[in-house]
Amino acid sequence: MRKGDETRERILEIAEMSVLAKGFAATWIEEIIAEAGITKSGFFYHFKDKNELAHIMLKRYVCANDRVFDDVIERGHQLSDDPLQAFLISLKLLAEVMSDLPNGHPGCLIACICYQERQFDREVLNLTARSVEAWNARFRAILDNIALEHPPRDPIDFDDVADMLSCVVDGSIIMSKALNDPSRIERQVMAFRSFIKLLFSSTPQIRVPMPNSTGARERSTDRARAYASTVLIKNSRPSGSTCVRRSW
Amino acid sequence: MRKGDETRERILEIAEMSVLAKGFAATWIEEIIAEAGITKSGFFYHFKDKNELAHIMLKRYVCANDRVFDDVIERGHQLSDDPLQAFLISLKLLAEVMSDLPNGHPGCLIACICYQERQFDREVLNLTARSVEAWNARFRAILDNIALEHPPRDPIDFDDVADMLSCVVDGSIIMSKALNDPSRIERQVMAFRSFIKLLFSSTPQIRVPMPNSTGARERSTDRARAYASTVLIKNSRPSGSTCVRRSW
DNA sequence: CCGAAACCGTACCGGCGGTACAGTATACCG
DNA sequence: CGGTATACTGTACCGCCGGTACGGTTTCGG
Repeated sequence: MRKGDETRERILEIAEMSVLAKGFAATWIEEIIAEAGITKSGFFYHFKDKNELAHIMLKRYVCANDRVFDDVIERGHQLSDDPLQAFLISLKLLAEVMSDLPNGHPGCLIACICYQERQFDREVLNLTARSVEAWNARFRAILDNIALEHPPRDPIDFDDVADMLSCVVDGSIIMSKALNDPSRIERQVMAFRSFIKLLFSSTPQIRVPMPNSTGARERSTDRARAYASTVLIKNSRPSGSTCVRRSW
Repeated sequence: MRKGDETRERILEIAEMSVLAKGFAATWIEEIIAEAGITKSGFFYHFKDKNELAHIMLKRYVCANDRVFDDVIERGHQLSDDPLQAFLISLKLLAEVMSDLPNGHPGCLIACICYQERQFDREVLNLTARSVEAWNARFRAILDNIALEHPPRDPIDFDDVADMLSCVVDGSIIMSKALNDPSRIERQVMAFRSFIKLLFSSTPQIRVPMPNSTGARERSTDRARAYASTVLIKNSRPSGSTCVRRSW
């Protein structure tokens, strides 16, 4: 029963990469099985049809994402007792994780499915909706916690601020794909972090602006990245579940 | 030559809606021609193949988006001489336009293409990249203009702030599709507006927060919407070009 | 040694993309 | 009035891929 799971996992990984790069309809089963080194019969032994493949693929993706959030948020809380500081740390860690991928971020399966929604059944679409809601609620709870100690500087609805993180990440993944520049994701998460900082910081920190900095974008986070990666990996789950791979 | 253009436009509109709802590969030509009331020969008379359809569709989309931005930014400048206020007005108008669609926002073609990139040729992908870059540069220029009169309260790179608008819009479109809630787009653009306000406002406006507002989201913009729509439409192009339909 | 799990091989159908090409209706233009 | 370009229609066909069916084979644990 172990060898079957391994093949299954290999199929899912190949299929997900293909779906994120070409779309669901354009992902041919024949291509998947060629890359996985199995036959068509082998494929249909594991998945009764393409729709079941999509369903299991999505579940796997959501699971992986949840674990990444668990890790990042947990590490934030370990490194600071202040809820604001903890969240800011978590966001930095998230930014690192998101851009710590060799060939750029492959894409968000939820977004991918949303742009091909008429190809999927209700079950799949409901799972995407419930996943997004769960993540939003999670961020919302964090913001509520922060507000108990740090009054916000703008009467904005926290639901919208919570939603914004998902939006920024999904949007930046698209931009990173469109411009072939993986660093956009990290930069956007950090921009959202600035928003959180501005929203909750009590001391107005008016620093020296950079009015005409048109020039090249510079990587300012190399040291921080090395640090954060160490911190994050240190406490991540031992191994076993291949579920923790990336987020979004 | 006029009747041909009309048919062509009808095909493009149907195809775009289908692509945004099902993806490119799953958009069958037979379905398009059935809905357009023509034959397969008629389709291939206008477009030599599916790839050419994609290319022209994308050009049309980018053109429509540019016009929406032109309108919104122009109206902002007409309504205030202060660059910050003008941009805040433009953002509010943009929020209105984005959510002023009967069946929710159909989706962003750029994002849709990015999630099916391996289906398209270099020409199409280059056009998406150049479009995104142009929009980012446009927002960046606006921010530079604002900073001349309003020093920012955080040393964040303006390129990232400019990128953020595109990211928030694209991300919120996905969320609106995933949750079947068109209002998310408007709310997210307004959240970005709050960020801009916080970033550039000189007088720290610490208002009464709403610490535990867990309850239902309320529509606070009905009056403003009616106003903004009027303002926007008033100065929009007379007609002719069916290009101005929606943004993103 | 038996039986379940995990495949392989082959054959086949149907749907869709795309090509080819001949024919037709309409409008404008000289 | 005739001709020519535009804007299609109609039919026929190929090839590829998704999906089904079903029988055979290997591997491995008990």
